[in-house]
Amino acid sequence: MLWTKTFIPTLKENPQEAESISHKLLLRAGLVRMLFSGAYSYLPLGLRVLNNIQNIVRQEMNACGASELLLPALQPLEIWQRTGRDKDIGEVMIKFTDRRGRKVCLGPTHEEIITDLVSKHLSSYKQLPVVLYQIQTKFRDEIRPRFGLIRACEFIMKDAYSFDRDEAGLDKNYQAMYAGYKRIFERCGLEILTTEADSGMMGGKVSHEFMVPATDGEDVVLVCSECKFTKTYKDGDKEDCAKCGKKASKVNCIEVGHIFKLGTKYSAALGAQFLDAQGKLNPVIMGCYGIGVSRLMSAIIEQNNDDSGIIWPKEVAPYKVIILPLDISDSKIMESANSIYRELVDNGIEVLLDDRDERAGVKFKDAELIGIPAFITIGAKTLAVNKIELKSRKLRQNILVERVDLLKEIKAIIG
RNA sequence: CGGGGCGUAGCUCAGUUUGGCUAGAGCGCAGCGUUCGGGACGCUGAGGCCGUAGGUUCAAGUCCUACCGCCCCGACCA
Repeated sequence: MLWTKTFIPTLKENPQEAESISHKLLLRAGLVRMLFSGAYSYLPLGLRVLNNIQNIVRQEMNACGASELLLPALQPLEIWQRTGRDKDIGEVMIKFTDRRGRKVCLGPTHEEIITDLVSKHLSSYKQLPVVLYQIQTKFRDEIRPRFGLIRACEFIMKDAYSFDRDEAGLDKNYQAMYAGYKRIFERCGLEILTTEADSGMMGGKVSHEFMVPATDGEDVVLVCSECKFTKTYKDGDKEDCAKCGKKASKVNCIEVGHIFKLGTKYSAALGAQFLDAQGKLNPVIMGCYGIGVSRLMSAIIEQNNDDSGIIWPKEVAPYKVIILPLDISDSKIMESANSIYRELVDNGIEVLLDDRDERAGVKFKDAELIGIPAFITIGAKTLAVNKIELKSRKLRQNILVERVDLLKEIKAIIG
């Protein structure tokens, strides 16, 4: 992609509307723009990151044996009344009346919808287990949207649901998801803490949260100094370890994932039952597994930045390489830039060519701000010695390489 | 919803305390020239319903009232 052909509105200064690090960098690097508090447009660069995150999520969900589907965001309120959750969720649910007078809401989550769907096609234990997931926009009229994408009223979530014939099956799926989640966050370049957590309005008895330690995180996790046991911190809880009683320390975190053993809360309420081998009718046993996909983008930025901007982990980077021709009026420089560009494209490497008529400093600053993992700088200096200058955004190290070795050296940086 | 902060050019801000004549700067943008490996320099220029609506006053960006919007703290959550 050529810089002049896409839309990357970078900002030199921190916008007044942002306070947290990820919010500032999201705006400065031209990844998103706010429409109103809690609703954001994803610009080309931001969407590329989002797509990369979604691809990782898809690969790992598929590896867990889950199948992707897509449920409606538009939902009849009636289905929520059947589980009583219209009351639990209350004002957070965005509700309105359609032209037929039907009460409708925009889905804040999808347990009711998926359970209703599955209940209509479930009759035998032979159909179980089954795990379904989707990546979809959720709508929540949050009391206070915050920190840009971290708490938005419209956000993208991956939600998965497991259906089992017994507790043992649920345990197995739960463990598989737990492991899958760890791989997802690792591939996203994140250090995470996992904690035992309250199930809240989701119901069920067991739940775990996946927390990204970050100074701007709105949650607090207690980490035991001795046994490393972790627990979501709630006001009033003692500040020592629930397991060994030793002193625990507080760590600010962003919650990026939460998995629940739901049991039969939804299947019982919505009649999702099956006949077991003895011919007995049982409610299906469920689990649900969420990841805040758009929130993940913020969390990744929170953990991967420096004074100059974002440092994208390689798998989520919007482009893997940026080529910086320092003088676009110099035909030799542009020839070199274009030939490298073509070679990278031909090798399937996502590359951005900064073909703007800007001074070197501007290009360096923007390249660092938007956080592309590998820079190739092309100027008269390097051309004269017949070498290519390659820089790692993360290590902030320049190396001069032979043109024939370029591809190999780039792969060493971007994996 | 309660508490705090903010709202002036595309962006970041000064000016509001103590009302006064034609509303400013830097960056960005357009043109010309000089530059050209770390956000260059000079000159010229375009760009404002000072968040909105009322009010006070001879006079309001500045004072008063209401409303709107954004940010931060609290209840909520991926």
